[in-house]
Formats: sequence, structure tokens, C-alpha cells
Amino acid sequence: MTDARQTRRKTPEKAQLTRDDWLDAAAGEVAAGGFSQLRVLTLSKKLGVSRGSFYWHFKDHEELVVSFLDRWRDRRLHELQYWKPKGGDVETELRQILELLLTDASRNIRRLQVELAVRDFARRNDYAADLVTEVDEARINQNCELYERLSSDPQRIRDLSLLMYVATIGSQVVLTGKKGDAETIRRVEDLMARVALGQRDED
Amino acid sequence: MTDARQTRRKTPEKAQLTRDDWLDAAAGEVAAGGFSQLRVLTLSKKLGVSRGSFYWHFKDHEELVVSFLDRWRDRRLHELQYWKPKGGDVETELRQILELLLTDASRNIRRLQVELAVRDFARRNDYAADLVTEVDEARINQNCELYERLSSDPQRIRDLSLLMYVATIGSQVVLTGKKGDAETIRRVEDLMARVALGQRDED
DNA sequence: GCCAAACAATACACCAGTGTATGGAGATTT
DNA sequence: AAATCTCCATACACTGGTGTATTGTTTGGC
Repeated sequence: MTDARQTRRKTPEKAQLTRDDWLDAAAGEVAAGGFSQLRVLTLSKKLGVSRGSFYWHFKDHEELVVSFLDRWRDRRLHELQYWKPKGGDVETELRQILELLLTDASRNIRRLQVELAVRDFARRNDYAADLVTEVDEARINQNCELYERLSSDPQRIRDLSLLMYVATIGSQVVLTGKKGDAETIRRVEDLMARVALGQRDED
Repeated sequence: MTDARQTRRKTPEKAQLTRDDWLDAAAGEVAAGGFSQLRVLTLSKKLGVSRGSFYWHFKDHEELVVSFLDRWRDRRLHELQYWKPKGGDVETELRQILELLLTDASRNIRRLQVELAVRDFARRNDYAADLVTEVDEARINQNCELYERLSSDPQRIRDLSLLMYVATIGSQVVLTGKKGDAETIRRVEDLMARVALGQRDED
């Protein structure tokens, strides 16, 4: 009963589509062309069904966008739990988290593209803007927990966390999808770690 | 003869439009809604003229986009000359340039919005991507001239310049148009200066 | 096996936007 | 003053997209 839908979907001959299938497909469109290219028509074509299906799952185009944004927010907020500092060595942990945010993220091209598309959309859509702000603040706050162990000044902790955050976002914006970005990103990552740790440059 | 056009344009009763007038109007649309909202129709309406005028000045929609991008690239490259280090005190000059890139830039909302729109468009348009890369590299190289006075290691100079650059872009992406960003930007600016100067935090 | 619900196809009206062809008014040249 | 050039208006054909109404088709519950 509960898994009747799943059973149906697993039948290879004719897969029934769910709301999430549409959202997954939407992610592809958003990643490739941004929200302006998120069309019901093209989405239906790629899923090999007619628009009639879409309008059963969603009221209209706007509901698709809102659902997509909500799911994005929920996932970004939820995943923060896996990045929680585990209380080990500060430098090790810092470098781990930076690797996660930069080198690791640069391999998840599609995920990055979606995030950048959401950020861009947020500039002209208040609802999206609120979600982005929420996610930004959650991430910055979480990183504060780590930087608390590097400084005792609350102001400096927040500033450092903010600086590190804008640097990661900036790296993604500037370096994503560019040629030879792998090594460059690694160097930026290392430099950021040294900055956060307050290590003087040795030249 | 040469200024006949200008004479006509200055007549208040009926202003003749030039190619640059269309590009200026396009900048408004791009800033507000990105390249996907750059329509010939809406542009004509805002200029109080019919589409027939547009298709006299431009071959088609694509030519408008390309011209817009070209003009953007030219201006960004040209303005670098005003940011040239003048050879004064390093810290003073560093702080001046950071103020220009962050605090000062945050007041030019429209200019920032256009730049972010171009960056976003570049993710799905190869021509735009090339121009953005060109501008990025020119800016980073120019800043290297400044950081050369802070370090002798060429690798570190480039890394530092890159880090500073992605941090400024990230600040613009994350903080542009947000509430209470003025003070936040100022703090990030100060922190960046201290990082570049290699000043240890005093806590 | 039958029925109702879940899901999808088809056909329609409608709108926004592009591009083109053609015409027309005003200034410039000659 | 006639011809020409510059700039814009008007009208048309066409495309791609949304949303809706109606009609199938499958599926699970009974």
C-alpha cells in the first residue's frame, strides 16, 4: 500500500512519475540554464511525457519553482549536520572542512551550478532571497563553532567565519568550471587555512 | 555633419536614439532581471519607441547581447587604469584599493548587479565566459603589482592576489543588497587588509 | 471482475516575444 | 525643391510557452 507507488515506479516497462521525479529533472534544467530556463514544456519532453502529467502533480509553474526552492533549502540545512565539528585537532578539522567546501565541492559541478542559479534567482525573487539568507546564516553560524577555538573575541570569530565563507563562495563563482581550477583551488584552500590559523607566511 | 546626430539628439522635442542609448537601457534590464529578461519588446516600451527602431540599430537580439558584453568588457578593462598603484605607502594603498573594491562598489548597486548577471550568463554562454575570464585575469594580474611589495615569492603573490579577488567577488555575491551590509562589508574589508599585510590578530 | 482514484494524452485558447517587409516623416544633400 | 538618407511606425507571420478542459488508461481495493 505504502510502497505500491514504489512498486509501480520500479516496473521497467512504464514508470509512473512522482513529484520528486519532476523536481529532480528540474534540477538538471536549473543547473544548466538557471531558473529562466525552467520550462514545463521542455521538462515534459525530457521525461518523455506530456504536460498533462505535470499539471496533475503541480498546480502551475510557480508551484514547481517554490517546491524546488523549499527542497533546496531543506537539504542545505539538513546536510549541515554532517559537517559538524567533531572536536578533534583544530587544524585538522579546519583543513577537512575547507577541503569539503572547496576541493570536494568543485567536483560536484551540478550541485554548485544549482546553488549559483538559486543565488542568482534570489536577486529578483524575494522568496528565494529569504531562503538563501537563511542558508547563508546557518552555514556561517555553524562555522563559528569551529573558529571559536581559534579566537576568544566574539567579533573576530564572526568576522573570520564571514570572511572564510565569502571566500568559498567567491571561489566557486570565479573558479567553477574553469580550466585547470583543481590545483588553483587547492592552493586557495591551503592559503585560507593558514589565514584562519593565523600562521605568518614564511618568505 | 559629424555632430548633426548630436544636435538632433539634444533637441528636447524628439530625441533620436543611438546604439548606446539602447545599450544603456539594456543595462537596466540586465541589472534588474539578468540576461534572460533582456527583451527587445520591453526595451522598446521603456524607451517609448517601437521595435522598428531597434531593428534599425541592431541586426537582431543576439547582436544586442554581444554588443552589450563587448562594451562591458571594454569598460572593465579600461577602468583598471584608474586603479593603478601609485607607488605610495603599501598599507595605505592596499586599504584604498580594498575600499574601492568593497565599500565603494557596494554603493554602485546597479554596476554590481550587471557584473553578477554577466557572470551568471557566462555559465551558459561561451562568449560571455571568455570575456569574464579575460576581465578576471586582468584584475588579478593588476593586483599582483601591489602584492609584489608584500612578498617576494611569485607563487605566494599570485595566490594572495587570487584569494583577495575571490573574497571580493564572494562578498559582492553574498552581501549585495542585504540589510545592514554596510558595516559588515567594512569589517570584512579591514580583515582582508590585515590578512594581506600578514598582521597577526591581537587577541 | 468492477469501481474509483491516480496518472497521463490530446486538443484548445491564449499570450509574449522575435523577426521581416513595407511604408512614412524629417532632416541633409545637391 | 527634389532626391536621398536616417530613423521610426505599423502590420504581419511565426514560434514557443502557459494553463485548462476533456478524455483515455492503468492500478489497487473491494
